[in-house]
Amino acid sequence: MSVGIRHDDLRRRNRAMVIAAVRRTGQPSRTEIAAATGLSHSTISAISSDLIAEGCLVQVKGAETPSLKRGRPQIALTLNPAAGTILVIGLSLNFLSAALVDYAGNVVSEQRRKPSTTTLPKAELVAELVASVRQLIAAQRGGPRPLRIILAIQGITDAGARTLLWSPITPHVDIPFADLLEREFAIPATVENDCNMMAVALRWRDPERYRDDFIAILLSHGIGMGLVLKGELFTGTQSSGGEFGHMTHQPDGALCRCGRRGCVEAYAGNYAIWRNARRIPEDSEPQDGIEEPDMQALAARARATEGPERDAYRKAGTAIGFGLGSLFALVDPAPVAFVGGGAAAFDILEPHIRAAIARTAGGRHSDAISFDTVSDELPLIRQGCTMRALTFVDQEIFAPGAAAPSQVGNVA
Amino acid sequence: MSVGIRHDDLRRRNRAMVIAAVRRTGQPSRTEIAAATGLSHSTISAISSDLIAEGCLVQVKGAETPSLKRGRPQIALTLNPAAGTILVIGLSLNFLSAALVDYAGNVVSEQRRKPSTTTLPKAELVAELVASVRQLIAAQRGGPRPLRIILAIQGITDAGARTLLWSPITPHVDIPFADLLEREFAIPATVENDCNMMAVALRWRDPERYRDDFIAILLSHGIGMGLVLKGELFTGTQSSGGEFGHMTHQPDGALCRCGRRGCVEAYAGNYAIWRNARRIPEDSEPQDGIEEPDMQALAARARATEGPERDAYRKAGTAIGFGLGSLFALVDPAPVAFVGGGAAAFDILEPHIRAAIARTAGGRHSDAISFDTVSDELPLIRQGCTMRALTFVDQEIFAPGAAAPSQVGNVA
DNA sequence: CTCTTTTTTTCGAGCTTCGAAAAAAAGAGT
DNA sequence: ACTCTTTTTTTCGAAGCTCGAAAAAAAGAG
Repeated sequence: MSVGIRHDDLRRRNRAMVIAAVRRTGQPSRTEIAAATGLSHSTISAISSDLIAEGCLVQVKGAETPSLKRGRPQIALTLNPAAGTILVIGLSLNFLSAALVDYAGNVVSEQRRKPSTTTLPKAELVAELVASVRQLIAAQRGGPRPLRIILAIQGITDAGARTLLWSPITPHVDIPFADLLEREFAIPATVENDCNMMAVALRWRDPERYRDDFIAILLSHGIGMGLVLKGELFTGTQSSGGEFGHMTHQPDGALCRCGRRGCVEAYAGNYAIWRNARRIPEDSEPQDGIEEPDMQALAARARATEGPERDAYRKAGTAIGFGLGSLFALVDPAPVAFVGGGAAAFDILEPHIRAAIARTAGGRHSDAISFDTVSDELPLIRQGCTMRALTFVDQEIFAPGAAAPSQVGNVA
Repeated sequence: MSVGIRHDDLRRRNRAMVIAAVRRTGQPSRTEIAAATGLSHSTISAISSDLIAEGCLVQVKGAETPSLKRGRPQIALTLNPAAGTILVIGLSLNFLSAALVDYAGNVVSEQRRKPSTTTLPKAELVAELVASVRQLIAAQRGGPRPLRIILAIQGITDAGARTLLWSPITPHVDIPFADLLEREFAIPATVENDCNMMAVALRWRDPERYRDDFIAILLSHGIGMGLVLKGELFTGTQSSGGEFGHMTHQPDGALCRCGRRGCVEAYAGNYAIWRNARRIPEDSEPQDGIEEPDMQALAARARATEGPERDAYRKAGTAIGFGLGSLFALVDPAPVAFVGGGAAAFDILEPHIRAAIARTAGGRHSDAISFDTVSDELPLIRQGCTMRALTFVDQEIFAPGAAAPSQVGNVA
């Protein structure tokens, strides 16, 4: 059961609230923080002076604006970049990127590698990650130890964000990345689903549009989803969940990369569009290594003329639309951001998506559903990871309490 | 944004925690409450003596057990039945039940009516409810004013639980029941989806089995669902949500009562099973007024011999299974309770449900999914409503704070 | 009748937040 | 150059809450 609130939790939560307000706003004054949190000026003054003393926040000196208003000028507070660093790793098909990021979210240094994720043995895949991290740590020459490692992977992780349960980029299953990295570096680590991180990033990028309820859908070789409901990232009960691409569109239909039949992805993933456009039978094995230019050529032909390419995009849009319809039956319609290479062909997909949604129960308010596209997913994933890991640091290092399972001591 | 915690919130939340512990446990001692909440004995002592003084709790005098243990005997605390009453209303097809329930959850008096919900004009439907409530209030002859009205209806309500947006039991839409009842009686009211209340009740009835993640599915004329995820009742962002019955099973498939095609309900609702068993075309209008004995006869024939009845149940089970598979792709597998008349035929459905799930992505752990059946939904709905309304009273009357939008003053 | 055990209450200490007042730091006006 | 006004920030005392330790209460055991 949910447990009673003790007195010391109170300060902890309010400290976290203040840090969150600074992270969201950028350079707020104490007065602005008080307004945002609803706490009194005295409380904010006390908490922020503590946080400054601990090195979490710093006062911005150079008031670049000549303060048009009368009265004592506001002192802007901001996150102290030197308060700590984190390691952000992205692992996708045959591509590994790792970055050292400071407490304010700026990239300090970066690493890229191209391991063959599909063929490497499990141990060597892990070794690639470890080597990448080791180089980043070595490069900063005796700087402070990073406070956290975050790894985003295409695939399903467990609910605790510790293990990669299944991924299309490697044949191996149940890789306990978090434990492995923690054992190697003694730094708290988590493994996150890439699409969930896309959703987190959208919220930071455009909080007006993506606030409480929205959907991020990755259109790529496969189909992924990140879902935010009621202001919270939605995850499964045992896994990262939200496997939109593997909802069933056609019972016993086209063969999916997951081995089942009729999944949305088996119609809307790049390999599925390719398969349909080439008139390859729907039950034939999904093909790897379809490059982005191939897909662009396909889209161009679909735009130009009637034919199998256009049919393929129609089937893809229909599958996405029916999938969204079923999703909307459960959670109600919400704004959707289509991310990734497939978003470049969104103009072809959209009418079919909308037509399909209109034929489902979710279509009650189908005209009100807004779509948006973001072409490149990698920066989005990187940003989402960064913000998520920094939020962990905010809570566990600078507002520690019973709920913080951190192995790292307080910085103060 | 989420707002900072003020000092007075602290007592409010801990009071709510104590009341919740008593409501869950029944007759706990102060020591047991301290253990359950994690708060100190001193705090529990202070809070519970306040709550006793306010009339919320009472000490149980007659220690029926002769206390086998040594030491000062524990004093059991329990909810004071006289602390207040609530009104619980259930409205289903051509049937209206209303009950006056005391603060401990005991039914004080009851009312049943049989209005023709499908044909009554909107105003007269509301008038039936009002008359029912009026009689219950009159019957208690000057007793205290009920503290809350809760209404459970088959259909979709808004997220604020104030308006019935759509229901299969009446042609009218957007009936603001909560506002209408509040205007009439000046008692806070809410409108809830019946299946959500079933889920709430299951949690109270069997907290071992139905704790953090589970699904309640109503198999009746239509198909409904109540979903609990991570210990919270899951609702849509704009409506009561969880419209499992209207996820798409077969694009452009059988005609559903909602007017769309291919919904799970269009295969698994009583009318759909009937339609298929009678070999009536799938695109023909859903039929009303199929009685429970008719369905039992159908099930009996399906059990006895191969034929259209057995096919109909196979189609129903398959639709439910694929629906669950898509649901599990989003939220991960969880225990399922099948409720209502259709649960009596669960023995026929189960193999087809399991076979379909195994063909979906949700089937990863399909063997671990436990099913259970509850035949009668009405007591479940009643109990769920009761507990939900009483929980509101706990929070708003006896632990009031900024978050409580109650119009009723403190009882103390 | 006294001793032991367990539960409950009491009491002072230590936090935290809040409101009011004071202090600080600027621009506006003469 | 000086004072007045405005706004932000800090300081300080009051009030409230939870906690731990100790005391009080209420039973059974011997």
